[in-house]
Formats: sequence, structure tokens, C-alpha cells
Amino acid sequence: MASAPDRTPYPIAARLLLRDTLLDAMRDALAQRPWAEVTMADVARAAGVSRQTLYKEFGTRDAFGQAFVVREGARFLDAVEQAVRAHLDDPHTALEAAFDVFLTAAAEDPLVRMVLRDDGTEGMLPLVTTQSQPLVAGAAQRLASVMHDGWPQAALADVELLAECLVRLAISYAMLPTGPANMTAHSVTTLLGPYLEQALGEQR
Amino acid sequence: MASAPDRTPYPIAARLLLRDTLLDAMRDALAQRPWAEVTMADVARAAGVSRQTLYKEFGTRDAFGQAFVVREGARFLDAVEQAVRAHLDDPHTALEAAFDVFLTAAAEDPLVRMVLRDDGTEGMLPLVTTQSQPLVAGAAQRLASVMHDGWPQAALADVELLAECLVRLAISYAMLPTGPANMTAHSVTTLLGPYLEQALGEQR
DNA sequence: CTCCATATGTTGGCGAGCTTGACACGACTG
DNA sequence: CAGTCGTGTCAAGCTCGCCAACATATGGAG
Repeated sequence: MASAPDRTPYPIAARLLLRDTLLDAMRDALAQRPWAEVTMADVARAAGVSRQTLYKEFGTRDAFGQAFVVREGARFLDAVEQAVRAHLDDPHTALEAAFDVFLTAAAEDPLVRMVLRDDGTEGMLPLVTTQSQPLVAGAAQRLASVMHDGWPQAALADVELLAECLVRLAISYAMLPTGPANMTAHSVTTLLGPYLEQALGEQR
Repeated sequence: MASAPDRTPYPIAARLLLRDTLLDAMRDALAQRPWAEVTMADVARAAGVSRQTLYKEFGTRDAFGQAFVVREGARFLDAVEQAVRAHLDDPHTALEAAFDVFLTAAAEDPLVRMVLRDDGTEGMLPLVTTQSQPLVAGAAQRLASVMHDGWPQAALADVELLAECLVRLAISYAMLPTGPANMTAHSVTTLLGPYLEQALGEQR
């Protein structure tokens, strides 16, 4: 025991730091003005790097935006993951709690509210819809990992399908709620619960 | 309001990250073997950096060691600063609490205990004695700042003298205790309290 | 419609910093 | 005494971020 926790090497840490600094700079900027009015030059300057470094790291403005929403989404996934792990003994409740905590958090998040206010001119909407492939894929991947860890008896393919649908539903309901978070969570769980239970029951 | 909290620019953050990574690597290594058996190459490799980068950043092994003890000492100063700020209304108690919290924390710290076990062959002892100029200066500087902030009526020179003596006494008692922490703290406070009170009273 | 301003994306040249490999020096060991 | 190991230094090479400039939309003002 007591072996080194394998410290992250400096070059890797530095790269992550660069990305984080840039993403954080965008986050700060968005607190004051909409997405469309934040230029790449603004972000670079706020992060203390040149515009070209920003382009080299993320390629294009869209890609940068995708990386941004992916990272912001990861914050929600922290809460979701926690909710799932807290109810590993009861999959039905786990699903409902996870969905509820996500919708509640999303409804309160200032960035999410900014997206909802978007009349189409602020340009952030595509990032969570037509351009949201990385966001959906990343979130589904991570959610699938959590469920696969907690319920290893389920087939991976089943879990991945469920995870992706959950993510898509979550985004959809976050953008266009039909009722209070807990009601929506209950409905979705009613809809998908049987599938999950079947997947958990059918030991291969 | 709401203006940016002036995010630390990436180049500066990267430099700090480099130093921290190297210092942390040394800290990890010291958990397994004594100072003298940790080579510069070990540290560089663990940090994911070349040996020359380590030398360029810190110059020499001694300087690296000094930077190391300075940073480790800063952790104690966090606790000390908190103790002082908690008793700004009663300087006497502030001194005693600060000294007590320091000695107690030091007595429990694994790195400090390692220094105390040093029979002279492990090579870490000079860093807190003959080579400790940066440590003493840095700690005294910071402690003086804390006191100057809390008691602005005291002359800066008085505060700086007191801070340096406190630091030197603290190191001395940490290395060679004469009794339990609270007793020592009380004694030192009895000794230096009058000076502090006079400095606080003598409004210029 | 034209002209100007602004932001995105790209390119080439430049400098700083990290790396590799080698070497001199001193200390410790067989 | 030779061999080994760690410190400290150097030169050359390369990566990466920086700067300056440019081409290309897009949008607004006259």
C-alpha cells in the first residue's frame, strides 16, 4: 500500500489548465453579455493567451462552444451521478431521483436560463440542439458508465441505449418543461422503468 | 459590481502549476523515503518533466529544498493566520492561540516528525536551520502582514520584529519541545505579550 | 448598392521553454 | 584505485504559444 497516487504529469496538467482557463474565461464573459457578443479575441485576452492559441486548442468557434456546453453539462452530471449511486438498491428510485435533481438544477442554472431566453439571435441555442452531438455523446457515455458500474448484471448495450435516451429526454425537458421537475421525473421513470428492470432481471 | 474577478492569466497559472507539481512530487516521495534518498531525477520524473526543467525552475537542490519547506510551512501559517484573526480584540490571546495551534499541528505533521527523527544523515535538517533564511523571512513577512492588518495602529517595524522572533521561537520549540504545546504557548506569550501591548498602545 | 467595420479562420516567422544527450565534478563503495 | 551515482552545466533540437498579416464572410451606414 501507500504507493504513489500517480500524480498527473505536468504537461497533461498544463494542457487541462489551458483548456479550463479558456472555458472559464468564456463562462465569466457570459455572465455579462450573450454568446453572440463574446468574441474569440475577448476569450483569449481574458485567459491571458493569444487568439491563435485558442484556435489551436479548440479549432473553431463552434467546437469551442461544444466543449463549453460539454463541460458545463458535466457539472450537472456530478449531481446526477451522486443521485444514482445513492439509490443503487432501487433502480426505479435512482432514475427518478437523477432526473429530478437534473431538472431542478437546470431550471435554476443561470446559463441554462440564458439559453432559454434565447430568441435565436444569441446563437447559443444550436449548441444544445443541432450542434449537441458531443454533449449528448459525452453525457450518455458517462451516465452509462455510472449505471454499468452500479448494475453490472445489465448488458452494456441496454445500458447505453437507456443512457442516451435519458440524456436526450433530459435536455428536451430542460429546454421545454411541461410541468414541475418532480412530475416530469415521475412520468419519465414510469415510461422507462420497465425497460431498466427488464434489463436488470434478464441475467445473460 | 459583477465585474470579472480578474482570472489569473494562463502563463502565470502554468508556472505555478509547474512549481506545485514538482513540489508535490517531492512531497509524495518523502512519504516513502528520506530526503537524502530522493534524487532530483526522481522528482523530475514523477512530475513528468525533465531534470533540467527542475534545475531551471529552482536552480539548485538546496534552493528546491528551501522552496519546499517554505511551501509546507505556508500550510501551518494558514492555521496560524486563522487563529490570530479570531482574536483580534485580544492580542494576548491571539498570540497564545496562534502559538498553540502551530505547535500542536507541527507535532502531528508527518514531515515535521521526519525532520525530528533526522540523525543528521537524512540531510533535511539544514533546511530548517542553517539554510532556513527563506523560510524564516517568508513566514515572518506573512505573519507581520496579518498582524499589521489586524492592528494597524502598531508601528510596522515593531510588528516585523515581533513576527520574526515569533517565527524563530516557533521553529525552535517545534524542533525541540520543552513541554506540552499549550504550556509553551503560554510561556512565550507571557514573555512577548508586554512588548506587543506596548506597541499597540503607543499610538504614534 | 457600395463602403467600412468587425469577427472568423489561416498562414509564416519568431522567441521562450522543455527535452535530449553529453560531460565535468565530487562523494561514496568495493 | 576504479566504478558508481547524484549534482550541476552546456549545446542543439523541437514543441508551443506569440505576433503580424491576410483572406473571407457578415452586417450596418451612407
